[in-house]
Amino acid sequence: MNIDDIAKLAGVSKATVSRVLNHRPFVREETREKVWQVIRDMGFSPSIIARNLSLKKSQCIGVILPEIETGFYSELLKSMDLEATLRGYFLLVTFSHSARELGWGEKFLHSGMVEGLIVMMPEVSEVMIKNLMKWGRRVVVLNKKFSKPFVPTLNVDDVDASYQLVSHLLQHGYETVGIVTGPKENFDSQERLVGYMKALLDHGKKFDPSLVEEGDFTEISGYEAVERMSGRGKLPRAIFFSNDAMAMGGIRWLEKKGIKIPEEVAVAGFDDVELSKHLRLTTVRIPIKEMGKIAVESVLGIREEREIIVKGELVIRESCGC
Amino acid sequence: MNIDDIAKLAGVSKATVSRVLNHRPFVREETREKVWQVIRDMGFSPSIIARNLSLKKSQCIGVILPEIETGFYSELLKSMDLEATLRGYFLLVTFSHSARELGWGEKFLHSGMVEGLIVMMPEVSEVMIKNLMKWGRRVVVLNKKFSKPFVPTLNVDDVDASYQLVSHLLQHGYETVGIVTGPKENFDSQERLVGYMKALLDHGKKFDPSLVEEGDFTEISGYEAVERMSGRGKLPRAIFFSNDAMAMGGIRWLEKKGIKIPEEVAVAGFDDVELSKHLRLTTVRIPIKEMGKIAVESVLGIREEREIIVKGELVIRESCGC
DNA sequence: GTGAAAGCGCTAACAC
DNA sequence: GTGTTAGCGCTTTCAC
Repeated sequence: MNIDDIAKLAGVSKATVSRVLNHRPFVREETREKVWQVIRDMGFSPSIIARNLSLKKSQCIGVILPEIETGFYSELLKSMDLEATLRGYFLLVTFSHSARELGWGEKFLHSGMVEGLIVMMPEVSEVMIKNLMKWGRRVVVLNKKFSKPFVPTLNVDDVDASYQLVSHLLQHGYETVGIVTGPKENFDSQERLVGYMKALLDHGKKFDPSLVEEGDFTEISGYEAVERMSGRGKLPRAIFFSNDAMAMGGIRWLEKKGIKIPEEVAVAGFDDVELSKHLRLTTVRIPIKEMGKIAVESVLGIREEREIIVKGELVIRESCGC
Repeated sequence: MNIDDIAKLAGVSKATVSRVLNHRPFVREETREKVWQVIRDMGFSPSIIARNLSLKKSQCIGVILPEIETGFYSELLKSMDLEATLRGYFLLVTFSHSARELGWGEKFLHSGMVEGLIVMMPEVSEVMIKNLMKWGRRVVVLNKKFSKPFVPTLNVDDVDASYQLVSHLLQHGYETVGIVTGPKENFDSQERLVGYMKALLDHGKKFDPSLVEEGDFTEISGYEAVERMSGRGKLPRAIFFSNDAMAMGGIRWLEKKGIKIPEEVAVAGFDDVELSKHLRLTTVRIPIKEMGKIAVESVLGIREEREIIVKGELVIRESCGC
């Protein structure tokens, strides 16, 4: 069953059926109604493939996902899906491994299967991106900073986000603010530490190494970090955990010791995961929904900026007592 | 640049170019070489869209992802990507929300954008699936059991997997084996508990409720569960945690108390996440790679079975002392 | 071996 | 308003 069959059954030409299908004007109301009737009766749905060939588009956006998954990228993918679907686009997804091994660039970009490509691979190199760009399609890179802006990128300002959060704590008047960092070698962790130090500096506090503990982003490590901090003397008046999971571990330890939050120790996290709302945890939210939307808009050429940086958003709840 | 241009440049007809592109026989070797030469020189890549229209296929498999993501589905998606790519297919991905709200069934299935659909939504209903099936494309449902097999499904045998694991511990001679379950209302958790009880029964042990603790699949909950277990008396000789995260929490607690693993308490988990290897944790692996492969084969009609059930795989490491 | 020509199912000028 | 027709870029049958 194709557009010709419908045309015959409705007693019109296929041009008219096409007009009706695409809600174009210049069709008499009664003709339109008759055509719809036949379309409904026949349960007809036009072939997207033929339509795409005719229009020379694919309605597909390619997405390359990183090999290792933290949940962050699933969320991002979800918000991209929402935006893409709203705009009538499909998401063609693959993982970086397949992308590299199996000539994704050639297969997808050059052959016209996708109109643009969103790349989410922290380990991507400038050369790889340039290789992908040579097919003449739009490419957008997420969560990766290059020294020169040769391709549109979209990043989160981690330094600013942790600066906002720690400043908030300091402005509230807390004398001592400790930090539980992620692994030393982790880039995000480093940026969050920088934001913390910058905030201290700007508020006339001096950096106290005894208020810094290293964790590994797991719940347990937050638990143990606070325990160590406490073992070294008095706990700081407020603790900034470099992610929510560690904050949760920290809260468990504090609660177990009967230490009141936020009356005795204020607590803040980073990420705003689902659970944080229930725990009333003050934290910073990465605007994932916004990022997905921006990525899609950017790959579709609706946005033109070279380097897009989104700010984290302070989420103030009871755990910081502010 | 299209197939006609290449044909002209190579001084042949487009039929010949098509034969060369598709590695068909009946082309003189020197003609073939000349055509390839032009294709390479021009950096030509045929339009997949046109090819698909001509062949009446789309080379796309649709995948519906669940709204909530546990990491399991990302892994599954990754293995499906691998298999699909190997078979020359693309994965068109969307999330259940978009799928429902925006008429995915009609848009994707009926319009011919995808040749089949893999559905991963734990909350999917029989009616929804039947609705999707009416477009005449193959549909495969993962991780969902229906009372009647009206659609091909692919599931993990959780009961069997935990049975295997607990049997292994019992066969090793451990007198008492405790369990830390997931949330009571969780279906997977229930199945794992059933496997545990079945193993006890088959090995002539009686079920001791004091050796059962409930967790919530988080690391901390495993930690606390063992603590509670210990508070109630002597710890069992071996503990089966219903997932690896809880096992890790349990291990942290035991190590902190200086209890030797596996000499004093043997430990086993479930899932075989990345970290488990490093911790030398005995566990059960869900064959995600195999599942992804099967799902793709099934949706492409390479497999015909109605109900596919895959078995978990015992991964024996040092933590169980066997 | 190779080429001409007829589709695949749709869109969009252009004519009426 | 509606129909005719020429593509979109490829595959494939059938002559030669």
